[in-house]
Amino acid sequence: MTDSGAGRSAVPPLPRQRRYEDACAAAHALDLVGDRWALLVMRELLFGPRRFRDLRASLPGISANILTQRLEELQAAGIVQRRTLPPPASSQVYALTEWGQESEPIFQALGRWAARSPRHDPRLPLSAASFLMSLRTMLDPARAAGLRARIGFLLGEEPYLARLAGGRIAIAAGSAGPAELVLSGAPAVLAAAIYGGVPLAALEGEGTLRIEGDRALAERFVTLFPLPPKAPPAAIPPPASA
Amino acid sequence: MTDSGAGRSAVPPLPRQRRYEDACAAAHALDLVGDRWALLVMRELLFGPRRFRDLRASLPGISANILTQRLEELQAAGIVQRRTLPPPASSQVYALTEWGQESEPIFQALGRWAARSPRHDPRLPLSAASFLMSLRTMLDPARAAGLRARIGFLLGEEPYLARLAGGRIAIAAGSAGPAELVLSGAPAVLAAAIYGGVPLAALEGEGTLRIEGDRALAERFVTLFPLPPKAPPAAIPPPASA
DNA sequence: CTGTATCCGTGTTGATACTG
DNA sequence: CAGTATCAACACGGATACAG
Repeated sequence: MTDSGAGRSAVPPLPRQRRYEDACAAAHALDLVGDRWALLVMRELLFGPRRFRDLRASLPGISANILTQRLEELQAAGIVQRRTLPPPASSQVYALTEWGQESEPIFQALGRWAARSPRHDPRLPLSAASFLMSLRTMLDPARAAGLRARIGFLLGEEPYLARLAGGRIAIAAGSAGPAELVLSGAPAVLAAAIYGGVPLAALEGEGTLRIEGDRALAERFVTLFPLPPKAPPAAIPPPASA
Repeated sequence: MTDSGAGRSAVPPLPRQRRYEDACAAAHALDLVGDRWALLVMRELLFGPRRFRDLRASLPGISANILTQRLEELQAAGIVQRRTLPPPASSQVYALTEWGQESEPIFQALGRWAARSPRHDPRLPLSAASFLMSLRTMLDPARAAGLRARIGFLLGEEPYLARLAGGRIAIAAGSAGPAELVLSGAPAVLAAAIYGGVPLAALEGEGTLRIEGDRALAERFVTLFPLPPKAPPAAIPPPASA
């Protein structure tokens, strides 16, 4: 017989790992990547492989054991794979599988929606991957229409190259080829210019941002990513509890 | 600061509610709706307000206290609002706010991605909202091109109406106006026909599905929602652990 | 009848220290 | 530097008792 029903304290034969029992594909997605930190780990891998320590550094507050656990689970699910770099380095890196890479629209949907949150605080730390993903997400095709440009970013140590064309933006790691403009600084500083409306000159004056090349292009670039209006804070704040 | 030595068990000065400290909007989204069950509660509200007991019934495994907690948090965030129905019923219902309703692309992105999961089991229970959302998500515009039809669904007790036109599908609660076809049955049965490839005749024979109206339309309808190919199970299964 | 609050068992999360 | 082990705290889930 099935044990179900009576047994309540003696028999835990189904250690069902706290998953939803739901055929809905979205629910299944949460079974796969709904654990704390899982999606943020994936986010950090969207622009290329990363080492364990890079992931730790980009994810403020994650602890080593949790990161290990998430990476194992993501590997078991076929979302992440571990690779060993060639002998000179021979270090391990984690990379998204092809399917894992296809999770990008999830981040765009989440980001586009949460950008309207009244509680969103854009002044918190920001990783390079988050910043670059935000560009892909928030670019306004209308404002970028007719603009064709190559813009380099130096985020900490890592170079990236964005190509604007046809109202769209493509971003890849590395600095392949020449760029009309190169912006250097911490992701949070770039974000302050693009989303916070802080004048480029102010950031440059502080020495936190460096602009090389076409300054006019820089001024236009930071206007291409408009934020949506905030949603109303809370229609009816709950009485007086939590 | 250095926590060294001193017992901090007495002081909970940082009730940081286990949130990410990250300016990334996607991370903020997870702060808002990343708790267990939160997104599934929202999913159940996507097609209209629901009562507490409806939510409980549609969410297999959620307990009452957790549902209460999630509903409060979602209200506090401005995603859900509680309404009181007019006197005859005067019961409370929960509904998405306008901003909450805009979360729909999140479910589509999650669902579209997870549909490729090797582990996805489509034979689990399925709520009406999940089923209807899957239609919106998986409709193939090319296959639906040139098809103009009104199709009613009777899922349990609740009527819904889908309008196909221009390669798109619109679905709303209720049964406004006439339909060429009405399909009645449990969401899981409809899903078996559309995604499981089970012949309509077989389901009708079992008495689990009822087809009224244009049978040829029904046969075509179930072919409009192709599933994507599965992703490879796991490139390199981890050594020998779980 | 609808929804909320409390107790408690259990598993997961997260911080620290430790090993390869 | 990568990853594991140990342990404390908390979140979840179940049952039940309580409030509107």
